[in-house]
Amino acid sequence: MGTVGKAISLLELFTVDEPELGLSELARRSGFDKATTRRLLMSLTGHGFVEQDAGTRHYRLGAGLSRLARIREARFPFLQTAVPLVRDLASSTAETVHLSEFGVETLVTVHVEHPARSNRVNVDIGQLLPLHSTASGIAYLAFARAETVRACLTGSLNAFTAHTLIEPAAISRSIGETRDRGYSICDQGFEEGVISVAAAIRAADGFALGTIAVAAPKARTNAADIAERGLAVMTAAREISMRLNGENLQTLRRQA
Amino acid sequence: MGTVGKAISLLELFTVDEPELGLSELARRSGFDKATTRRLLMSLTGHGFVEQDAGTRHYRLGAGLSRLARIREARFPFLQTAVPLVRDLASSTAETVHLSEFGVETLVTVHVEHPARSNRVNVDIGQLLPLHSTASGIAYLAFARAETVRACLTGSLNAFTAHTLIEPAAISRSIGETRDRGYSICDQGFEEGVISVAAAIRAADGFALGTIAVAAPKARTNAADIAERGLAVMTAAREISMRLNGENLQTLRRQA
DNA sequence: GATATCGGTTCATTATTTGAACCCTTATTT
DNA sequence: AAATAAGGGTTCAAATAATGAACCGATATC
Repeated sequence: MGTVGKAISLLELFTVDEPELGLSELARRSGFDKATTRRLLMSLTGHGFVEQDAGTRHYRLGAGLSRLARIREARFPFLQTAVPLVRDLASSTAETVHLSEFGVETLVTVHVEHPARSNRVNVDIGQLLPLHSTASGIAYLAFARAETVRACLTGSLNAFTAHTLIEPAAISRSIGETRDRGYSICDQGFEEGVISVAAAIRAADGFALGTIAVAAPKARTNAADIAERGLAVMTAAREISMRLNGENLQTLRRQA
Repeated sequence: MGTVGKAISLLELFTVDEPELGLSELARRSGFDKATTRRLLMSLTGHGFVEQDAGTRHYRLGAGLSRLARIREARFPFLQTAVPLVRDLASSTAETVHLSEFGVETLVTVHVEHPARSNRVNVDIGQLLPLHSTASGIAYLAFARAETVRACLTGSLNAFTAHTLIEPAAISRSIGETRDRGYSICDQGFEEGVISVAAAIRAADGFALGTIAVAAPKARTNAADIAERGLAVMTAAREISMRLNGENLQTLRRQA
């Protein structure tokens, strides 16, 4: 791995649950020498990608990242566009709604709304979603480039629960159903006791660029809930896609 | 400069005005060799910090940045907290309101609301604000650590207009007045014909971490407007500070 | 008071980065 | 239609930057 990759992989050690880490901890988790880790951190702090707490000396993600992310948002207003619809969906379903964008080979969670109830599905911002075993992943694959689907199906397919589909044929079938239905259903494929529905948010070329999903405890979810939420995520995804692409439904026809 | 710094400085070439750049352009502006530039870009794309347009082959900032910025926001909800108040202030003043956070040695603009009128002050997201010659900068310095103020006053002080204060004594006086008054006033110190007021947003330790400012064409701004906006930014800044620090006004006392 | 952990630093060794020259393709010019 | 220029991308010997074991001082633990 190049030096740049190492620096970035340091950044990726920070999570919502552990947003501040010490030098030794970072060195341990990254596997880099302490001196190396520190030098990388110094480079990153010098450009505002990392900040150091004056008191604890721990490191955290810095303002420079916010700055660049805002510049990106200004050109490609994914969050700005989608978050209001995520909120609406969260309040109408009273379940966890999460928004993902396709990043490097997988979906990354960029926004989450949790319902104000104790028994709920928790999803963290920044969480990575496997393509083959989540509602979001299947919804994404249903409108992804053929090569992306192939890469996913030929890769190693982890079984996260006893219900996870890991045979390429089964996943393929699920993708096909999703394409016909307009939304995906994932019944405990990623986490025991959780059932989710998701729909793809599509770019002007018709290919998926992200997803919106509703995740709920299976215990309180019946078939009618699923159908209702499925239509709701589909509608929301379509609305987001249209707003992103200048209200033009025509451009959402799949090409190639 | 280390390799990591070079990679980051490539990222910093992207702006709101030019969010997509080609390889040669990036090499030219960064001063790096084309091969070097490309290798850095490949490292960055590999981690989702940069994306390449399949058609034009141009590069743009990637989803990985959004992801990390959101993780940062989850721990330190600066934008989430401040943006609603920025909106309120924008609608009540009908002038440009911008929010900045202190990054590497200077303030970076992280959010802007523009009024729906043609003659207005334009501020871009990502824009860097010099400390000595903007309302935001002075407001920040009024509640910054002594070393930060010293570093600013002993550095090179650019005169952006004929009105820019560049004598350390004059700037010091302006900082003192701001501290007493609660908000700063900058009369064409950064741009001809623009007058701004700003107030510092403060961390739990009492030191400034960012600012909120109103910028307007001087032609339509009188003394009463300034006083009114001054109070408004001050109120907004105080409210943001309190929300960030758990509603606890006491913790905002300056210490050390 | 001995031991462990942490943040941080040093410097000879090692591995990565570098860039001039190159290829290929796509306009633009003559 | 040939020639020229500009863009994206690649190669490999030479130059430079990254590396990590050992070390320091401080703080916390036993």
